[in-house]
Amino acid sequence: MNPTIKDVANLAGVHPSTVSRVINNDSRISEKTKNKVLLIIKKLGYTPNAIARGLKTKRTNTLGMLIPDITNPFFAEIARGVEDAANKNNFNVILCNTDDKLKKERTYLEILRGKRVDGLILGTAHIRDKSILELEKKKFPYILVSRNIEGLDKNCVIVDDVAGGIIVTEYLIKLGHRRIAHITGPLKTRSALNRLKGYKLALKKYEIEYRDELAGQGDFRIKGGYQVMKRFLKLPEPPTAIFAANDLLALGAIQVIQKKKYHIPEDFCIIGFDDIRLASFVYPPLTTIRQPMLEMGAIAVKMLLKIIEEGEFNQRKIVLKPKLIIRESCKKINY
Amino acid sequence: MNPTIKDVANLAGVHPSTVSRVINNDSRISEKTKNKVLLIIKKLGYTPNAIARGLKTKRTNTLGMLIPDITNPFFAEIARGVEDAANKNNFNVILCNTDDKLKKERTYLEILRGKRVDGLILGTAHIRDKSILELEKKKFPYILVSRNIEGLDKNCVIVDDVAGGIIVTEYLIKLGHRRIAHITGPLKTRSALNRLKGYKLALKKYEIEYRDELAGQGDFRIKGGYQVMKRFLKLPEPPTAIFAANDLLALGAIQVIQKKKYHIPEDFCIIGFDDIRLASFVYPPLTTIRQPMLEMGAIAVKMLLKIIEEGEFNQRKIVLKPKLIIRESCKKINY
DNA sequence: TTGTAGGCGTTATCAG
DNA sequence: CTGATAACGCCTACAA
Repeated sequence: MNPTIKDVANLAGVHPSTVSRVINNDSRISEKTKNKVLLIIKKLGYTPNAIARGLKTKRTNTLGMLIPDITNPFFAEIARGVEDAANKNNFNVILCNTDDKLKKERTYLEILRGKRVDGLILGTAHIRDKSILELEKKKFPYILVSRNIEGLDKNCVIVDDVAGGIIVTEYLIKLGHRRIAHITGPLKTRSALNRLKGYKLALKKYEIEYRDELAGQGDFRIKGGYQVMKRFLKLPEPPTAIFAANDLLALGAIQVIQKKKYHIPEDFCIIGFDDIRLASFVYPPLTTIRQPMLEMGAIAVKMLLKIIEEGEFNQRKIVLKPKLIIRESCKKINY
Repeated sequence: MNPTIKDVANLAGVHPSTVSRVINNDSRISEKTKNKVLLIIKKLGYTPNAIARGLKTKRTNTLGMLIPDITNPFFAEIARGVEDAANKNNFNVILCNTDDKLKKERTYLEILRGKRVDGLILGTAHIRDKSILELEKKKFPYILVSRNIEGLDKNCVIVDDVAGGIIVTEYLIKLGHRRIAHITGPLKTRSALNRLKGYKLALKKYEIEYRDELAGQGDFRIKGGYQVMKRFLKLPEPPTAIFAANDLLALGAIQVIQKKKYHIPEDFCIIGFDDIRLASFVYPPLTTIRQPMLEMGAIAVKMLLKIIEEGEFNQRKIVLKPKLIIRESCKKINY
């Protein structure tokens, strides 16, 4: 059995409330009793019961974090950024993998609400209007990472996906490509939609016709990239370059290409998005758009704590700049 | 303010304890009042306060998980296995990155104890004798994953690292290699020590002398592999094959090798350990030892729950078989 | 089948 | 500077 504040009080010959005060560093308390109590605490190996404390104070110092899948290096980096920042501020984080399934998201939200987490980091896809609106109505602290919602210009930290899409596409165009394909993410996510939007805008700018058969919907995972690329290869006129909406999709595409004995960048050029750590280790090293994942996680927590601790419920929408990292998966094309 | 059990009781015209009973599915309760209460609960959007409940029941239905770094794909997979299994059993998990730092480990342990988690998944390095002994003494439920402790043959799930080391080394020997180097993990970890042990055993079996200059200590991360490999390359007689104690180390080694314009597997053969998902996407696709990470996480949780829910404090030591996955980073050597 | 009462371990408020 | 007391929201004998 764990010792309680009472045990400490008894042994120290003081009242429990006094012990509570030394634990919480109350100023008005004599050095003498303080030391006495501290000694007993150490001797007993006493640790305050955070559950009891939480019941009283209505704070748990824990955050909930919903992401699709911790196994996705993009979210693992974000999670690390989140956890580090939380830890530095005396918070813990509960990890929840939603697989972007609406039902799992809802269940987790319900459980976390029951556990009275102080705030939520949301990196999952479906969470939209309804759930967010509810959080808003209840004034429940939350921040979206790498996700934003149509018509909600606050409480989120993202990179400029449209700009990212433009940068990539424009880069490929300038290398001489005209048949540029795009493997999108799930089109229920805003980031996928925005990268697609950037892609289309760039095409338009250079007066290249957008073609439906050159845009295939993936799932932000290796498998999706594999499947979509397979379809591209079967086209009467396959693309010469592929813009994958994230690095994992790019890896899937690369896998098919190499399986069919084609070469990158000679036969196909390919660009990813995210710059996961392993992007530089695949073959060929992947040209991609860098997102500062660790930083995004840290910023999100900082904003969340502002809400929690200072009640500033409306945080700005933070939009970070994407950056093209040129490696070896693209080359100039010759006609 | 969240509604409480009292609010529900008042509106339903019953006593709080009755509400508590319907929440907890107490058998002896009339369908009628049950439905009445359920209706109000729904109407109010009432969620039981897990904190208050935990204070009373001394159960939190949350686990603590200590790992070095969620950004390491090996641990991300384990974490996913853990979280999935936990979730299926109505548990949540608090994520803690220790960076294998003793101090961080201690602090987390202390915090988690304060938060009264029901059990601990330990995948971090330092945790040894003292901390474990304390957990043992307090009968605090824990399971070690991918870590085991000298002289503690229980409560852990690992792969047979010695066997893994032997398999790798023997494979290289049979390909004709004689100068086989080993990039170890941090030698404070048992898994690193055991893989090294396997390496030495295999050398001995084939009467190849073990040479100190062909074994360098890494850190289980890319950087370590990079640094150690750099040293290997400067040797008067460099190795022809490298056994890296994990895939990340292998990636670091590959990076140096390619930077110096050498080729794999022509100039150097290389083998990793873990089979992280991206091992098949690096160039060349990495031959490695597969560890069933997801499964290990799931097994660990299963064992932990046995301890928590059935009090069977001493779980067996589970040793999984390692498996060599042959890809393209090795070839026969010709003299 | 339902109500009553007490307590889980803290902290906050009021006295002293 | 310290003690007493009540309350946080729920569960669980025990009583009815």
